[in-house]
Amino acid sequence: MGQARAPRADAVRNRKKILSAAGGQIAAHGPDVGMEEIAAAAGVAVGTLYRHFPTKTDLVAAVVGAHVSRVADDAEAAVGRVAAGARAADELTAFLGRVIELSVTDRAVKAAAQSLGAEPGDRADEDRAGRAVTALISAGRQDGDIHPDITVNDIYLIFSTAPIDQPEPARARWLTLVIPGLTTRARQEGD
Amino acid sequence: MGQARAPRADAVRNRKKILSAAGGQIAAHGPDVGMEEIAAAAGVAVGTLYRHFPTKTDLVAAVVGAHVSRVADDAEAAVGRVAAGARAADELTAFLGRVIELSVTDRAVKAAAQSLGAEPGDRADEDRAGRAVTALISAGRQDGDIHPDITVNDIYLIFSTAPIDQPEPARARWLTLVIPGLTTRARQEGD
DNA sequence: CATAAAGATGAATGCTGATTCAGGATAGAT
DNA sequence: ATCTATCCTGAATCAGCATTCATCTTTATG
Repeated sequence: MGQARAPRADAVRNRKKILSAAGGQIAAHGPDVGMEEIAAAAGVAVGTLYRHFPTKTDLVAAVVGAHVSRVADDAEAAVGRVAAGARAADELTAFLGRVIELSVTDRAVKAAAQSLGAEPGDRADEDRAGRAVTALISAGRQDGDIHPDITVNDIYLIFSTAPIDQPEPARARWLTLVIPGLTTRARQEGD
Repeated sequence: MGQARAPRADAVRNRKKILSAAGGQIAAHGPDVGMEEIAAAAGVAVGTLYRHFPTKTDLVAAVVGAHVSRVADDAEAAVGRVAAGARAADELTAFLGRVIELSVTDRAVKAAAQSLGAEPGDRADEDRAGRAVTALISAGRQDGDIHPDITVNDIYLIFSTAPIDQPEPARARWLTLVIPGLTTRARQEGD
């Protein structure tokens, strides 16, 4: 196969602007924003969107992918902290809280993800996140803090239900209500 | 105000057919089914839908309302059972499970409800359900089974996050993970 | 610079789906 | 049986949106 010609500088620039604008628009108005609006936000014409992403689904997938990548980074950082002595259960809880906030910022990323069904996506990032969370779980289990039968899938399950549409007091409360199911301890009065 | 003329018999009949068909279609294909499809399922022309419900939103709202009414009935039945000696915490848990299944059957009712924002709806049924759940909670608290700071809102919050799109093993698992946050006991090995 | 290839533009197209409304059918009162 | 207020029908209208494409620009190569 012949070496693919290097992309032009402006094309690279535009691709970034589009990705960023799409992220912003989807965050602000949900995955149903029009392509025209995304294009406008990116300071580009619709046609350009299509040059970079053959279809709207592809664009949304790219945005979701970026989000997944960010989550993976966060999870790996948490693992690093545990290696450095932090308590795994605490890191996991904090991670959950952060991911929720991230998802709120990137509002509707969840909806967007769902609107894609089980599309490909950069499987690599998903795996990266999965491995990190698994590490967190087994470390927590070792400490006796995390319920022995909890798996990554449970974490995914819980996450996929986070109330990102709810206003803030609710999201924190939700986390409080959900954590006991993952740990070995019942909720205390002070929670 | 003059007494409103009684509606014609066929109009009453059609309204029922429409409501039922709309429920079925929404359950089967989500709240995005076309009005034409609902009309077809009801054996009626589109125009008729509009005679009964000025807008699609109104129709969906009516369907959601019916669902809420059913949930309220279920909750009241649970309260009755508690009065007859059943353990409140168990009834509450079972109720949660049933509502999830109900929501799965009436699939996308949740999505439909969300697509309405905080629309009016038959406030009466909502209150009815609220009162029943409150009764269940305080009874459970009395028994010392339900965490003292749990409120109806917590129940709503949890519910609004039920993973009704997930296939069955997941829904049951979710319930298992979520219950400990409501009760005073940590999860046991056998859960 | 001159030129070709790559990229950008945005009006036009096509589709989907809600909503309307002029005309035809019915229920039910007299 | 007649009559009219209700109710129904469904083709037509309208609007929103993704996607296309003929045409114009810009980049980068020699």
